[in-house]
Amino acid sequence: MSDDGIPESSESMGTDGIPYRFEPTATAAGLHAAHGDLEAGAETGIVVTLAGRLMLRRDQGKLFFGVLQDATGRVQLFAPEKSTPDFAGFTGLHLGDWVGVTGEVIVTRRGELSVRVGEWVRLAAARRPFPDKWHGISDTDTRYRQRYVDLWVTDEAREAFVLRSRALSVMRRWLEDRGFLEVETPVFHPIPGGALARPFTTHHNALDLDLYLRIAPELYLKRLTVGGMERVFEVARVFRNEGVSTRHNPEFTMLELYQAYADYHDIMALVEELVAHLAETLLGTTQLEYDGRQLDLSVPWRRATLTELLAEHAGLEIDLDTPRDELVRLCEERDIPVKDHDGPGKLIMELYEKTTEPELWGPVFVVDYPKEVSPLSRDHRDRPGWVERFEGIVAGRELCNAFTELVDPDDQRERFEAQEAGRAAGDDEAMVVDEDYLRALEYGLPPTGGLGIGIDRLVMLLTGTTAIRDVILFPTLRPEQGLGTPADPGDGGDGEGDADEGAGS
RNA sequence: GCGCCUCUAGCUCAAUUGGCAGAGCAUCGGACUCUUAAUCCGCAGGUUCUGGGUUCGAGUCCCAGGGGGCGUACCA
Repeated sequence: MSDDGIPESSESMGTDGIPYRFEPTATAAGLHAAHGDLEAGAETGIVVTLAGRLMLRRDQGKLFFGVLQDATGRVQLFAPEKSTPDFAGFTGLHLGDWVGVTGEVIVTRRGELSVRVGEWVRLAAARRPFPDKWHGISDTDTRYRQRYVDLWVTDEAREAFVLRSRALSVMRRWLEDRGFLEVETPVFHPIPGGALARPFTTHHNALDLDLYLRIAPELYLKRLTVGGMERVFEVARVFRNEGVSTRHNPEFTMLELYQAYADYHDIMALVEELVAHLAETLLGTTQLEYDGRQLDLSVPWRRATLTELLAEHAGLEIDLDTPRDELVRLCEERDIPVKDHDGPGKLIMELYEKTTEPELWGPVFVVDYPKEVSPLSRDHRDRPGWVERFEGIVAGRELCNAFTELVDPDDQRERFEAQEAGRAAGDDEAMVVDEDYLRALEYGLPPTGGLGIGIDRLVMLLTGTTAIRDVILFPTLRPEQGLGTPADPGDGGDGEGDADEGAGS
């Protein structure tokens, strides 16, 4: 390997003409940053090595212009016949081919920053033609299925995923700076818990055990708080067996965190500071425009109780002591179906979700929820029948759900049993009793504040996208027709054949 | 799940009331020493999503199925 990155030894060149490694010394964005102010016709004497895909080609006969795109952006390649090795081979490159180039940084007579091709090597052939160089891919389905193409031809897509990565990085740093420890808890749950949702099921052959993919990491994280990890968080992929939409993917990412000795007021402060910090760091401002509307994320966010908002937006002056008949009447007036076992708390929630939640834009913390619909939250210190729970509504969407955690094992058992009763009555999203979690609580959970933030929705906010599939690299889709499907992976024997060669090294 | 819309060349899109399936880009061949989605000439490229039906004749109309989008429901 020579200094300029072009392999010169046959040892490192494959028989197919493709080298085994390559070493770029510069990037497209780096060149523009370093040399963007040069005048037309400039020659720098600086030799750099770039790698990327050839995304545009302009063949002038004895002079060839190409546009090389790498992970950072695009830069022009300038290739005169008389100075370019194997000029015919170079001009024969296809759109989409990967190529490594070494040459001097220059500016053309027309003022375009370029690399004059000195040495070059093809790093991969694009056997399939790339999409229209101007229109790209318009079919969203193709974009999601062939993200490896989409990332090259749709700038906004690539930018959104770069921002997503940076957002997670900034978030982790911010939490670690505050003493939070990142942990990993099981994805396989023998008992689904921590949220109200339908789980996916799977099966472990050797243990002959039915398992659920987690719908939330909550109960495991609180076990860790019992275990003395005072501040923990997990960036958790969770799975819910529900429909897909512009706001829902069956697997999505939640940030959950638990802070010992904190209550939900502390968590509210944490959320608004974290989100404002992310916007400030990644976008340089807390004043966003989303879906054509303004959004001010600056601290502090408004705090209003659910009952206050019901009065404000729907004119409904109701509370848990409002006669049930009255609540039922209000629901029926609004075409909300009422079940026999629905208590006043459930009915108030239904009225809120129907009349008030769609009106909210935020950011606003909706504070204090009925105990009846909150099986893991601690009783409100002042309001009987209510719990210390809040949701953050931002850009009209639920961004987070948080509460002062329920710490009393006896109370928790009663809540679980109430959920079981609901399950018996036909609610297949209701929780089941988790005896081990109760045992953990019996060892003592200190006062704790907990939080779950939908990361995908947060990233949508930061990237200004309105479809969750635009922030998930490979969203859940039906398998493509006509590509062939693998043999049924289930029931594949007992695995003792040891035929797998994956996860090597 | 339900409702509405949609599917034509590798990509982006045309095709009159039902009347010979087309263009640009990409590919292939040719011209061109400062292009910027380069330009120009030429070749090739099709199960019009699938299967039925109506018709002398279907990309177009009807029925069923499939893929996708949007809305709605469940939900974060």
